[in-house]
Amino acid sequence: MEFDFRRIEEEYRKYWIENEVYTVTEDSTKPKYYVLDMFPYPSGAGLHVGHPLGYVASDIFSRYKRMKGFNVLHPMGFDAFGLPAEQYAIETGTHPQITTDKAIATYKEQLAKIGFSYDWTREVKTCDPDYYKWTQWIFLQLFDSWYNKESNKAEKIETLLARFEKENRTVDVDGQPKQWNLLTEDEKQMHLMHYRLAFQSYTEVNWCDALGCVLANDEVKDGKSERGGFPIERRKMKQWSLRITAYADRLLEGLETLEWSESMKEMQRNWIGRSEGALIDFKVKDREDFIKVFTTRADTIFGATFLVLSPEHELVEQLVTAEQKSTIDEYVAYVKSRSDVERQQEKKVTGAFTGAYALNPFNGTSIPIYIAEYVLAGYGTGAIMAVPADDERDKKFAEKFGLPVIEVIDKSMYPGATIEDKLGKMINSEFLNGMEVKDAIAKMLDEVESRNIGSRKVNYKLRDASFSRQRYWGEPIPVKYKVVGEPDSPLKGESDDIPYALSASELPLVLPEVDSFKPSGDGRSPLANNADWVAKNYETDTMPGYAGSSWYFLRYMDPKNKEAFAAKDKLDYWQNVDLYLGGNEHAVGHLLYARLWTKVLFDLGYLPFDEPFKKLVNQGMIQGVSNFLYRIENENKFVSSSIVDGYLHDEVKVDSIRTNIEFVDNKYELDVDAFIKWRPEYKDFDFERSNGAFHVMSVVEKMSKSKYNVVNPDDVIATYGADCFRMFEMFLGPIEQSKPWDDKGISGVSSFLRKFWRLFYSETAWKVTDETPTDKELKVLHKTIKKINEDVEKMSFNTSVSQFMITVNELQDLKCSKRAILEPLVLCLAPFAPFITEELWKALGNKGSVHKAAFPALEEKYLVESEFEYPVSINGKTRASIALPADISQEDALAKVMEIEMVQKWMEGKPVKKFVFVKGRIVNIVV
RNA sequence: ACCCGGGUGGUGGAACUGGUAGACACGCAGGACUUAAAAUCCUGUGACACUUAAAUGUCGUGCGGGUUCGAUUCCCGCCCCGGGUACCA
Repeated sequence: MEFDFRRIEEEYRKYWIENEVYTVTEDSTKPKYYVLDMFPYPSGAGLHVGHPLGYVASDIFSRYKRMKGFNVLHPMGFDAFGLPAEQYAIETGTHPQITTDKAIATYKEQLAKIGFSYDWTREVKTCDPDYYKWTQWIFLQLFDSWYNKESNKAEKIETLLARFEKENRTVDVDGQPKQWNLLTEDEKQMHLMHYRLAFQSYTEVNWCDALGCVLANDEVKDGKSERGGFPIERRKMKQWSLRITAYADRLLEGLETLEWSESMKEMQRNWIGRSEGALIDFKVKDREDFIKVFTTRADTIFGATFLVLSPEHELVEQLVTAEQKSTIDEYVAYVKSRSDVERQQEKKVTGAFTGAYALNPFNGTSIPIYIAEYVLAGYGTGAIMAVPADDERDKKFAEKFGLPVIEVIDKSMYPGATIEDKLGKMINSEFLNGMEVKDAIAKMLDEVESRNIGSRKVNYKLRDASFSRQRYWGEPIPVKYKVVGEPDSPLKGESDDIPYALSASELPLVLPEVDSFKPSGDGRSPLANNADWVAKNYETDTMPGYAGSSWYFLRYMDPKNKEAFAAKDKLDYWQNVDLYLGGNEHAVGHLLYARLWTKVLFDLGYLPFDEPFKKLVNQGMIQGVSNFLYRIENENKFVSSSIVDGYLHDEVKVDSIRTNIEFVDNKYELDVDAFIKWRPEYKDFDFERSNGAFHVMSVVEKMSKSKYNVVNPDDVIATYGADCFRMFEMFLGPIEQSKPWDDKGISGVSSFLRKFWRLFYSETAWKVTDETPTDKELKVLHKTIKKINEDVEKMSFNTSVSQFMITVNELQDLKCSKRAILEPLVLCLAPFAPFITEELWKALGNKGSVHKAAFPALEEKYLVESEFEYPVSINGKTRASIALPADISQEDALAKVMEIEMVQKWMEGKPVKKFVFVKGRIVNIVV
């Protein structure tokens, strides 16, 4: 009987749905396991073979865990708000909802074909009002909370209000001190904004004129928008932000508890960028001003020979002396003329002297004050004390401007230590002399504080996260403005309204219809085009893309709940995600925000855990293989790649023209007619072939529609079947590695599946027998069970597939078609190839789905070897081998080994100097 | 520049805690079956040397050193590739 995967796949897809095989409910008798894929943004292009790589891996793992007795939550949904659908809407007028629904339908159809075990009854879509009602609700919690540094957690804003009232605290209102109880309601609200976790403020944002939108820092690359590469300018706008900086330390500490790759943790650590140091005040000579600098190396202060301020520093204008004024103005103008890209690319040493001097707070030395663009306004205090002896950039600056260098650290006892290493003994540093750097730093921090010239300070690179988008296709921010119209409100700008949260009962605040999806143009979102919306004084900004994805893993636990984002008992049962699979491009965006939201909800008592994803695995990318034709430049001629070398000389220039990979077979031969049909402009070209064939050359690059190198899983499945597709994706290599899609190897997996099938069926009939298996056959089976167990646990799926191939080859050699061997094998293979195993499981006479059966138990007794074939080495080189009993003693082994003819030959009559015997491994004789 | 990965046959890749390097698969070559093709099956396949053959030897996991009876694995120095971050005081 033929292995008819088309019939089988169709039958069991239906069977699984009708019998709700993958529907999961809370079951307190079983341990839970939560396996999650990063949900996709459903793009109009559909899935290519790279997308399901992680999904296949997590599906195998989920199925395996289920068979091991776990109650597995394995859901899927869609990150459905976002820019591409909106861009498309702007261009075509099609409502993003329509585009999105269509794309989701395509995705679901494609996913179904691959045979995933998702519980689709738990599907979530972030653009669904029943879902984003709770995204909005969580926003209200953020708005209604502050971070209490004493308890080190978020608390309800009422606790802060109660404090202010009780203490009648004096607060700053427009630069004037004022007692809390004398403040107006509006002033109180304005002040609370400085504490709320979701807050509004005037911030410099990355304004992108082309997108009509503000972008988050991580959406900006090299001064251009990540999407589209449009220019970005800095602009002050009233924006919603999340106070993620309050959580910097906890986000950092939490990493220690997680099973994430070191590189992933490192990226988050770098992003948070914690550095411990001190703020130190330098008095300006002959003036009352102080310059505050941030330094991590207070110990080197005696080597500080100048200060450097950022050109934007507020004191620059006041400090500059009359004779230096023109120099400074010129330099500031120069810096302004340089784009961010230029500043990053060419790191020229530039700067200018202000003419002013500052006094070293420890010894009163007078040191010059410079400005330079290498000091950033946005980090620390925008001012540094420069120690050219112990900092590379300061050193270069000192060299260029002829400034003195005072050595303060003797590194002579640390050969090889670089200038960056915090190693050495202090010199020329008064009371620090002779101390180790580490001790000197600690001592100095104490001194700075006790002498009252500064304070300890922890600095972070992490900035608060912008939460406003001037976009249509996102969650409306559930806030209403009360028009107060006070002329001197602390929030100055085009509007002086005060935002008030909607009550939870008013949610969801449903995204209204608009006439145009274009931004209003004045910096507000398309919602400003809806008169009704504006009349109700609703916020016109919407939430950013990461809002819905920051908590979706919680909604899967209880997706239809109308009373809460998820019921407490369900949260208690499922807890956090045990295994999270996704691409590493979300290292600092999504993963950091999801951790933040989890911690806030935990602090407020809504969650029983404060880290969302215990274990994280990043699947690699599957790249595409693009194909190109060689074209002789300025001639209407293409040359087959196999003979192009003949043209590669100086007089002839060869160009490459991209072709769609559809027209190329797996021997890199181009279907010229199909190519010409696709690109008629080349129909009159000459195609120079070799031996009648026209070959193309190939390049590995990102798989993308625009590169015409996309392989659609639907096509692969139509040709080879879903089981084959799944196993081939795994067979390609380790899950975390990036690799090009190359379907040359797929025939190996395909023939494996047919070989497996033929253990059960001859050409005409069922051939499985009830004979008792031999020890040899049982050993093959249990060896397989053991290997699959080990491999799946460490997610080494490529080696699992190899093992299945080995097993089938061995059983074929043994001509084994015994039920006692094949039935457990079907179970082992079920997580990998869910269709064929379901069919064979039924054919073996079993009721119910194979995917609800238990994974076969390993019986070690079948694996015990009575003998081992030892390799015998002389002086470390393998020269012979000998079979010895497993329990042989070293002495007996030596005696046996010495009998071997080859051993005698290689020893050349020399005496045994040492005999190494590693049980079950190797024998080595040293002569 | 720094941080994290990685470098193994013609190709994708395998190798437990230091213990027979190259599993498994592709490709290639030869053979069987077939009118033929597909499918299937069998044999060989790291390089070099030697040999009629069986066999055998030398080299070989990016490069150079080291530790060890023994190194793809551990240590030191260097080269290259991929990813991330970047004038962060």
